[in-house]
Amino acid sequence: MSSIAPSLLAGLNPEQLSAVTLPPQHALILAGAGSGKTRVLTTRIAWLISTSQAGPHGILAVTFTNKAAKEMLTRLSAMLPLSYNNSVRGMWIGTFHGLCNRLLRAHYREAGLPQLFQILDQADQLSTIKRLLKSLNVDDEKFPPRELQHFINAQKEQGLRAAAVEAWDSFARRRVELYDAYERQCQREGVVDFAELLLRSHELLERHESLRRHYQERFRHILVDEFQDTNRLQYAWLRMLAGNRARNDHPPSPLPEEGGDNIRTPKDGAYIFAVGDDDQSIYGFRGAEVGNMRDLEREFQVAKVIRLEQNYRSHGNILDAANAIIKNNAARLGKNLWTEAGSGEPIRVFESLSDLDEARWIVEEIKSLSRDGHARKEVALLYRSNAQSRVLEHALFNAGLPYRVYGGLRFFERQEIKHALAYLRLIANPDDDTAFSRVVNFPTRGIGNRSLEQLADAAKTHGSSLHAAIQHLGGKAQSSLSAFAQLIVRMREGSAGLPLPEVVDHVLELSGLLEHYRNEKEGQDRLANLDELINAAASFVAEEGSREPAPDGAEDQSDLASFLAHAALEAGEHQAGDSDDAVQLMTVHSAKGLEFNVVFISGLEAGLFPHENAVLEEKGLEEERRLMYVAVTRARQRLYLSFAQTRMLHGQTRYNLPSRFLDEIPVALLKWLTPKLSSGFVAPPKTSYAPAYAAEPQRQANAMTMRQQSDSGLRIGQNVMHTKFGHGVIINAEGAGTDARVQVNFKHAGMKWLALSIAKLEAA
DNA sequence: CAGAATACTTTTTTT
DNA sequence: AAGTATTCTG
Repeated sequence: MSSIAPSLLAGLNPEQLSAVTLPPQHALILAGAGSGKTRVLTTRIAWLISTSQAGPHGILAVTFTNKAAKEMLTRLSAMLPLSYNNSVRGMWIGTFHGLCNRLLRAHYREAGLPQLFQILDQADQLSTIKRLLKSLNVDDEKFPPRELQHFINAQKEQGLRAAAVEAWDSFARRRVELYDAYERQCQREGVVDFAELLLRSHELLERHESLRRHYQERFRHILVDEFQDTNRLQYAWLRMLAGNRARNDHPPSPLPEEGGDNIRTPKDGAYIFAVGDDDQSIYGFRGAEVGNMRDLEREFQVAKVIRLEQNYRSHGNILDAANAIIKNNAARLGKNLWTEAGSGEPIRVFESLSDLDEARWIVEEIKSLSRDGHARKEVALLYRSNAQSRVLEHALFNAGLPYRVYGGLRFFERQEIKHALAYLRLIANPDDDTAFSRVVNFPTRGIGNRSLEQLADAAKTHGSSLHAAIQHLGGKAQSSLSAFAQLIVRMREGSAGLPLPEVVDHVLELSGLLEHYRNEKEGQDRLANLDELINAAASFVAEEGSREPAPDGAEDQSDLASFLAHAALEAGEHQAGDSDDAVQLMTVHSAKGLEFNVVFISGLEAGLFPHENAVLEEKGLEEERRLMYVAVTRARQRLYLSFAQTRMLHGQTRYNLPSRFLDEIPVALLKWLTPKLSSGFVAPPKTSYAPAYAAEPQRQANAMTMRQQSDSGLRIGQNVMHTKFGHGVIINAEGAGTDARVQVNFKHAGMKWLALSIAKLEAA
């Protein structure tokens, strides 16, 4: 062991130490929340390098977010002595999508892509699908674009090309045809969606033995963070890179070779070091497979799963609550967090009349925390869905408290930025129809629907891109569209040889975007954002432009192309800088991996958290519970849980009951800031913003009305029977008296709103 | 053809 | 409620 190694290992607990210093073999680390997972991962890499078991060149590390990748790089640079710092560059560290992009850029020819292929984000993909359906005259009632998008992505994540998808009825066959048509259109445009990045690079390695060999020999150690959130395709991708001669004998697709006994030994590939927590798997809805953990253990013959259960983050009460909640999940690998810290403060629970009250109370509480010396940036407001942030923001804004919202509309997703990027994309690749359609008439330049329809027809008959179809037109359409094509040419020529920020500047001016927003009333913010785009380009060139060494055998790619890829892959949390002390607002999903001294989990109401759409499936509830587990374990010292009786959602007031997750926490750990009400009956409409306890008599009175009104004693959560719809469960209710309506989720008939005065509902 | 007015959805989570 | 899509009007 080299001399620097011991200091690296100082302060690790026995389990962490054994994980970090595990001799070369496949490993699965079951790492609970706050158990030092990132530390183990980075230290493992540093240890491998400093003990000369691997060169930086031989390391491949996959993280879940770009932020995590950056964090890992920073920590590694600090851990390794200076002489190694340059070599940090030799490592491949990034997200699956980022790494696949890198691979495809390097070997675009073998992958069958144009050198400057563009990446479609979710929204781009959807508009591409809409455009496709239109051009094929497909009834989008029968094939809703969103569903088709979901279908296509799901197939890709199974490793299935259109030709490999089985279809039994005419509907399914048509859907597969559309999948195929979509794929051909993307290929023609030279664009790839997110799932395609993964599938394409998997196929690249699968089909090109020399490339596969090359990377298999290069990467000796593959480290995977957040392994519980990998999907089947990502798993297959890892397995491909990990390498195994036996694998070559297997037929290529479909990806998951279920139940096979193909055991992976590392003698001709990499060692996999996967770190994950099945209790924190919260992306099942988009294809993440917790089962990958068990599969890894079996297929790679992981000798011993190492468990990291000592938590260094939260006080005991918080941890106990988290453990109690997650215990209700059946499918677990099993793990129990413990801490040496004391039990700390009780968990505070607050009930309010309305979402407005809840927000105001949170603001007051934050103010008092501030007075007690808590930094605002150490306070996080978590919520289940983005729509909930508005009320909170409003209250914070009115109180003059600085805050920062994560997620929501990201920088690169703003309309003006997307417009600007579309022009840049057209410079790189004029056949990108998505970009073309977006800005062909923005700012308006007299190209109307008529012309565009003609153009789309021409493109269809010639099987070409929209841009290429211009020459086949005649008359007015041709002249105005040619002028647009000329504009693109002028942009490209004008920006040749310029540094990236100047290219952006040039394009903004020439496109007329600046002009347009200067004349628009509310255009100031947009102009500022466009200005910020130039800055983003500048800092991108400064930071990333030269940092990434050309991958093996790669051609140089232009700054423009990498900037565009960056924009698509890293939707752009626009960092407001750590310096400003702002309250942090985010969804529970985006809070994963973060920690705060004080955490508020708001909107803990049935239907909201757990979300009503998720409760329909059994697996859904378990995922919601894991989400709750993640939320709770974000807190170091103090945790607040709050819920409101009424909440404005999608333009209508809803009456919600407290979340079941509240009941799953032992009462001894809780401290109610408001009197605990015996909830159960549907709350009536409220107009007052008085504190909850003041409303208690009214609440009871109304509960009575409700009870009298339907003397069968209907309440939320109640199983009911309807003469026509059969069995169901009441999941929501509103109104009172003759207006009272309940929302019932019927086993077979689905979700229905029923007026109690009309519908014949019986308790079942 | 452009911009305004109106109608109509959409509402979970996101690399 | 807020955003998107469609229709209307000049």
